[in-house]
Amino acid sequence: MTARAEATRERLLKAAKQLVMSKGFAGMSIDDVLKATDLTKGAFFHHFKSKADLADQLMRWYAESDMKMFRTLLAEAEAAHDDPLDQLLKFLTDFEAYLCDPKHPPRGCMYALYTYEDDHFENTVKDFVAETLRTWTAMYIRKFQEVIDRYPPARHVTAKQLAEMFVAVIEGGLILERAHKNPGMAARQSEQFRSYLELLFPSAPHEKAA
Amino acid sequence: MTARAEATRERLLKAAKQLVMSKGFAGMSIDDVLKATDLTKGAFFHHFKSKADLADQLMRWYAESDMKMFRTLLAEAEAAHDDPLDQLLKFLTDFEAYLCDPKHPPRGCMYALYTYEDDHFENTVKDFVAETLRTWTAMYIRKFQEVIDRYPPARHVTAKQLAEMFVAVIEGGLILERAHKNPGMAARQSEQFRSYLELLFPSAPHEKAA
DNA sequence: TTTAACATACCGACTGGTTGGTTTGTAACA
DNA sequence: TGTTACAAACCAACCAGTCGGTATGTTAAA
Repeated sequence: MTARAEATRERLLKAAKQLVMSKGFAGMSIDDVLKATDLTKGAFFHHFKSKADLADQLMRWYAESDMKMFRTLLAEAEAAHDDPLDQLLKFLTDFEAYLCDPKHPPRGCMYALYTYEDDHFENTVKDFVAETLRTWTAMYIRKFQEVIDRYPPARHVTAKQLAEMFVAVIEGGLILERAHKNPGMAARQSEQFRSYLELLFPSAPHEKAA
Repeated sequence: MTARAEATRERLLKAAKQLVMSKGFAGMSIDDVLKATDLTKGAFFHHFKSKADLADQLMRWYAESDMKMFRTLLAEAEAAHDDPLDQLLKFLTDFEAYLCDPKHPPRGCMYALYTYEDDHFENTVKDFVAETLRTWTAMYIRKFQEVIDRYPPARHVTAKQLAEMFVAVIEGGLILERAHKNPGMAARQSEQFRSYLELLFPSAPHEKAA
């Protein structure tokens, strides 16, 4: 694949992402993508063998950049602090900043979107979404486990419960954000989640810093 | 409208609800609905003047039964306890039971679904969804305010923040439930939320009962 | 009480536009 | 010169929506 071809592919994916985010996958036609990119059927079917293939590649493309972002944020947080809870809290605040950054306005989560259009996707795609969410959750589980191991939580709670709650809170926040056209709602959910964490781990250093 | 006509209308709405929940609105064709109901175009367009009109009526129909359920659960909780926090906690556990009840398997939330298909709906529909979510949230705000007024929260928190977090947590839980085909994940989110509440309001009677 | 007049509730063939997808052609590059 | 990367015309299937028709009431005048 030449550089020019790769650029064309990205143009298609980028336009498709935007369209999918606002109309859903079934609601977006291939012609929509072509109109948005000034390309033609020939170009589209050169890069994707079908619309279902676009769904697949789009999700993988999205997940890749998404996971990269999370891994970067987490790596930065781990570099900045020794304490696992400090790392986690920095990760959360950094993520909140990302959520509020108007530079990333295609608001919403494509996993959620695919999940709500279930029937249109092949099992391979659905499994990939589930798998990606699992990987994402697993990342947090590890970190939460470190925190729990070091600090006794004020109530019994498992790392998995906290990890899943964080994912849920963000997904839900993004829905509210869209429904109310009110950017920042997802970030505010993350804040509340941090508040929960601080109550759960009162003996941790963040209290002393305050 | 005769009883028979009303029955037909409900058949159409019910089938549409199920189909929308699994394929999204754009992904569902009118023919899909007709196949599911063994009715014809004539019947459909007698009851709905267009597919957009179906979207509108379907959402209103859904919201009505949805709100009725919530109001009932809340009224029962208020009848069972005097203390606002006890009422809230009972409401949450009852709601969790509802979420886990296999009798309600069209899992997911239609507000979320519509929200992720934005562009296909008229503003009246989108506004209605936002308005319904606001009403829903307002119900919780009132209750949380009563709790906050009576018990000093362990951390500064507003009723609105808690109300929105609960909605977010449920919406997010439903997404996870769908993605992982794991019923009960939404209920588990509600449990975690309760755990947060119990940390926030440690002076409340639920601790003494335990 | 019959029956004519009308309304409601539904049927199903049909239409024009849109859909995802194919095929053929061509320009540029390797 | 062969292959890649795209263009453009094309197609069958499907889409939402229309329309002429029928069957089943309901009302009310004769």
